[in-house]
Amino acid sequence: MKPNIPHSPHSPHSRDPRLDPRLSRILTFVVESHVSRAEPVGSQYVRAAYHLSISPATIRNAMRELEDLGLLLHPHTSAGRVPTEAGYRYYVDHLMRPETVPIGVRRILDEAIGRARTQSRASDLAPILARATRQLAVMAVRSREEAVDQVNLVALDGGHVVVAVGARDGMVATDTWRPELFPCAADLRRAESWIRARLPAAGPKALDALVLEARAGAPLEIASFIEEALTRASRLLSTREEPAVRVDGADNIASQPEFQAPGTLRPLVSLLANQESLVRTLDAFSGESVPRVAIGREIESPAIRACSIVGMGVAVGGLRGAIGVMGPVRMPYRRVISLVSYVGARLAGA
Amino acid sequence: MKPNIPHSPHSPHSRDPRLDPRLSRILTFVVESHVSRAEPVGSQYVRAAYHLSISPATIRNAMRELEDLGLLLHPHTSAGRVPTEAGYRYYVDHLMRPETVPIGVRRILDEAIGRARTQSRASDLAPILARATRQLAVMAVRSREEAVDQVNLVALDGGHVVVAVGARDGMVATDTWRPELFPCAADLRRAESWIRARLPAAGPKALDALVLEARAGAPLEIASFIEEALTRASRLLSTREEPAVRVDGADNIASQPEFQAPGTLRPLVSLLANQESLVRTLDAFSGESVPRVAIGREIESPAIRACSIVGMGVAVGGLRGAIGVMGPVRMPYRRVISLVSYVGARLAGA
DNA sequence: GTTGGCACTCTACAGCCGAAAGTGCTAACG
DNA sequence: CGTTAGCACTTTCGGCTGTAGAGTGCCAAC
Repeated sequence: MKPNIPHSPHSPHSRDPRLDPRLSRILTFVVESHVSRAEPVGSQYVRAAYHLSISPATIRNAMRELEDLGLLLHPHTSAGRVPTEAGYRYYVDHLMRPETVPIGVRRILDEAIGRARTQSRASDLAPILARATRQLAVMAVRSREEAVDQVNLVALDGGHVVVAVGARDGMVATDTWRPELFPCAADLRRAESWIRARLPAAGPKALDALVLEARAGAPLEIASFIEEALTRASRLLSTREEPAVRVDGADNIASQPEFQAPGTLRPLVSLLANQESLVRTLDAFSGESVPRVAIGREIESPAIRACSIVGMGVAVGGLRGAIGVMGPVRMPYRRVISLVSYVGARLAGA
Repeated sequence: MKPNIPHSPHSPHSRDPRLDPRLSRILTFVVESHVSRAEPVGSQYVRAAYHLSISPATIRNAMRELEDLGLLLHPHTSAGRVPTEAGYRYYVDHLMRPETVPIGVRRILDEAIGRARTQSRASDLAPILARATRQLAVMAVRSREEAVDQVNLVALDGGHVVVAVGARDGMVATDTWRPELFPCAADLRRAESWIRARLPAAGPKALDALVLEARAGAPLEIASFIEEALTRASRLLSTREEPAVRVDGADNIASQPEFQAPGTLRPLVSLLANQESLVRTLDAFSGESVPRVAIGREIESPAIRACSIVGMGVAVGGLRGAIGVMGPVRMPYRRVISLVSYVGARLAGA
């Protein structure tokens, strides 16, 4: 009976036929009412809340059409309507008008962004963003995976050696260790030269290849030393390096009604404790230069299909990463998107 | 009616009058039954589970005495008994006999500890400990605040400078930056010598004092460079540096029955998201050389009074910190304590 | 100190009822 | 064809009741 339109939840800007203005208005009202009230919205309520001159019955007819299109849902016979994920998707793509960030909030954000910039402590933005959006905010930054520009080996007092890796964009990372056989100054220089001679060809991951080459072809007395140095250099640059991640605002969403039912908080707890998977989820957004919205099941991680994420990539100093705001699917997308967009633009821009 | 003994929950080894053997046995049984079953334990159950030859009525009499002493509690008339926090305290202090870590587990732990040692990645122990105890495990390490042994300044290609700080115990930390005015090789050596000449007197915090001295008394052309180097060196060693913290096993305790009631998980979520407070809580244990148990309200943090923590201080390589295992008050203290003790001893010992 | 017996108390669960909410449908209207 | 009014219908939710089950408290006796 219900002519379900083919909905493709994974393509954000699917080319569904546009709704006519009448249905658009009703869908907008239902979505926004439900976002703020957290309850199914009925025809009477919509009429009263938006001072409509049409009768509840008319609204019901429109709602029914939207339900047939898969954009609204009926929890049960005598409840109001609730947007489906497709409904939110349509709202985000076609109905929602961007919101401008209020000047007061903007000032707070600007100040925090300035501080993050100068101190290279981008992760401090998570709490700010969490407070502004009243959702869960995540900020993950990792070293840029750039072409290697230079490698230095330096001896310190006390038998330690520093390996410093410079990337083409100016970022420098160092690691220190104490080799079993401390190389003499000449050997140290030989090792450095050996590496440098082969470096121009070396892309970021090619350091690993160099390790093998060293094992095979480097002068015997310094081979294992070179190997150790390269392994550490590679680890410094590799993506596998744990990114600095900061999460804040978990209370904000834990107190939402969707997380009151027993058991619904569990996935969130797992996510928070296992920050690796959180970072992996957020990584999917790091390529975006403008906020992308993942609604419910559009999120890869199956653990949190009751949530939505608004995220985008950022770059601060020598670091790259992503910011994301997470909350229940019933999320104030207008506000969140505008805030993420604002912060993201400021972090990416000059 | 009930002659409540004065209970002092904050003094772990309070000198309560010892229980006679009969009551001791019953209390032990009740505690251990309740830990494993997560339900109030009745007289019948105790009798059957431990093959006692005494009758349920006798057990009830003993239970009643324990209740009068404040060690057991009645949820309601027709439920079994549950240990109070004082009851767990007495159990931990006087009744519980230490458990030896099974050889299989010990092997796994030894291997993980070895890896953590050599790679200075102590935080990787948290997942292991979480799996072994089936609770939430936290590991927080921060740089040791040690006497400074040496400071090196090294130029890299590309205008960068490395400052390496060595502590007396062998730990080395480095930082890199790109000074506005890149010093020539001679100036770099002069700066290094200037610092070294004043170092023997420098305690850990005295580096900050040296900064002031540099501003006032160092040769003009290298003063600001020295200042920057010392500031960074000081930051490397300072306790204010954010400790590396790793949490794992949140699922273990989130799935416990005490966290099924709606709302009970909320404090845990806040705690996990706000890791600073977790670290602060754990810090209280970093002075202990042997596991200390904090039961329920004995924990400072009011957010988690439904939990217990077993924690102790550790030292790995150049780092110091604490390990802690957290779970509901109804926790298998025997097993947890033995595991924390084992790992802690291995990390502290040679 | 221990035991058996028995009345007592309290919880948990299932079933039932009425109120409230909001729809679907139908027939009528401009 | 979109809109409207009216009304029957469905379903949830809270409160109430009754019953089964668990485990105790107490008493008298050993």
